Amino acid sequence: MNPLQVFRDEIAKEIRAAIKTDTEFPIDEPPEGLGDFCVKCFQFAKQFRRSPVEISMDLETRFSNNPLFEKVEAKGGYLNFYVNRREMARIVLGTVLEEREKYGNGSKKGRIIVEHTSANPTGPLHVGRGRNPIIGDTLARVLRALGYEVQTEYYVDDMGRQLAILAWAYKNLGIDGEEKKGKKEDHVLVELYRKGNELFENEEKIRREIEAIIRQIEQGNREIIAYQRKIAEKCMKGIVATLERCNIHIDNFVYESEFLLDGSVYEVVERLKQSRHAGCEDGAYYIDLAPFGFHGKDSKFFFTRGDGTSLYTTRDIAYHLNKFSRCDVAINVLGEDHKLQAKMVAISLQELGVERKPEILFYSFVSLPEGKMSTRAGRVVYLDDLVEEAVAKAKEEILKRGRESKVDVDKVSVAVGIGAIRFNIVKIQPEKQIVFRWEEALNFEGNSAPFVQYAHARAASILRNGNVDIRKITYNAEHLRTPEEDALIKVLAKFPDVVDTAGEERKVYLIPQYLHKLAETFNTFYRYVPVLNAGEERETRIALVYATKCTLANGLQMLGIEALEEM
RNA sequence: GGGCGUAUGGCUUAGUCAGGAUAUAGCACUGGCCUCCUAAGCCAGCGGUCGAGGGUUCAAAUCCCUCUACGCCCGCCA
Repeated sequence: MNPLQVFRDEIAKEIRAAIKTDTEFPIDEPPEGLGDFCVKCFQFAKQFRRSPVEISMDLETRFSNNPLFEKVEAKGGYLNFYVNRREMARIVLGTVLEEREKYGNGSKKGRIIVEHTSANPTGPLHVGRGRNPIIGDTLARVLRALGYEVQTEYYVDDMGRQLAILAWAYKNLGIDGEEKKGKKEDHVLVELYRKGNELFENEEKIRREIEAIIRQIEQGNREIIAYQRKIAEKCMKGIVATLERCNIHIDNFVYESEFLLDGSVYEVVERLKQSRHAGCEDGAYYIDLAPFGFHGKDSKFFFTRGDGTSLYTTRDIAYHLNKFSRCDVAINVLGEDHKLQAKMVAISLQELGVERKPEILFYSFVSLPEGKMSTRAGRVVYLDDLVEEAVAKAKEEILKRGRESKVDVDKVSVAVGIGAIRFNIVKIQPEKQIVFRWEEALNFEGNSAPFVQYAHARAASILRNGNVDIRKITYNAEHLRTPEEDALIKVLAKFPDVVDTAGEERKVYLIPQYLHKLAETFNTFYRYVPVLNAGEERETRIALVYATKCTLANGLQMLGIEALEEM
């Protein structure tokens, strides 16, 4: 249940009755100190040809004896609602204590596939595209919390030139036994990939050799495709290990070659040829994009080569048709470099008479102060290295505080390190560009995961010290007397709204933002309001602490960050 | 040349789609708080012509137009 909805429903009901309308109007939150909800009467002024001030004063009288509100006040055309604190507290504590780890969850229906990461299997994941798995996984978690059946999916490109180069290098260059020692598969392979690339660029003979392999792949040579896939899977082992370490689980891996091998790409090709916007140039087929508003260089989308073989985007279309058969909503998390390609997929689907479109969440790259990351140039920060650094830094912080005798150092440092990375990445809107700086990535204060985890640990600590049996928590709203308690109740009440918006509008950054606010509010409460040493308020304050702990834990769960009992 | 995106205090950032009351936080900086449930914390202070210029409106960070800077893309690559 959503506690705020109780109040909003009441406001909406009364106002609709008063102004005799069925139309929806927004119920907002006023600036600090002006109440809990507000309705802007300007919007009604035109319709009734009366001043907003008059309207608001009229409406004010309608709420004069409403038990849900302490005070309803017309002010300069706004109608401000001050909720009844006791009522709010009763509803919030009642709801959270009943729903516990389900507080904030929903009961939405539908199958959603979130495709994310889908990085080329030619080396380790790096921070440049590191937002992809984190945003994707977080969105999947939020949507699951809302009740959807969610599958996460990684589309593995096992047909590209990059992998062909790697596979060639693997077969022909071999691996130095010494170098391999103790290294993850993806890190071993990326060295081969780099060497292969160098040869591909500089040695004519080798380039021709690899290009011949690529042609064979495109023509559907099963033996070679199987080999490519084997190499891709080798690399995927390393990538998956990195993801799992970050609490990111992928449900399905779909290999691009499958759509060539099962013939579905060629069905797509045949159907696209029938489009009235299809054309042919030297045997290569394309869709003319001019009717769709494209000008200049990119006004043709080629979906076959001159020799009739398919292209990456064509196979992506086949993949989407397949995906649509398995879900109601398909969400793809993609780098901003895929915008044009995604548009071409969308147009092609339309040309195929498919009504559906994938929903796309684009993110901008994480770059380094010295520029864009590049695997080939070796100018990268690998996600594995970032994780290692973060965990090491977390450990350092634990030792600095002398907590090593009280906590499981390894467990806590992993939870804090991984959490810090995830939180820092997901808290920023995906379309904003990020410049990677170690000191920011490893910041454990303020708006960060450790801040939230710390608040959770403090709440846990109170319950532990008080020997609280969480199955028998009771409360009495009359015992809430401090402004710190009121503030906490109010923030707790907002959680279901936040989760709903984060999921439905695909704005995952709302969750960390909210958790920071909740943790901060709790910390202030913690500082000024004694719990275990309180008198008759003790039970109710314990309930409030527990409700906060549940909410923090629920939010952290959605971020894939561990809620620690101690740190 | 064309397309898409971004621009808010020294740095990072919310609010922009659905215009409205004092523009949200964090970092940094200054000052204060551990005889009391974990100081990865709390309190106070400092700091903003919301990229520039026009327009619409009773009201613009938010809508419209023009421009600038930065990022990404524009291959019968992936």
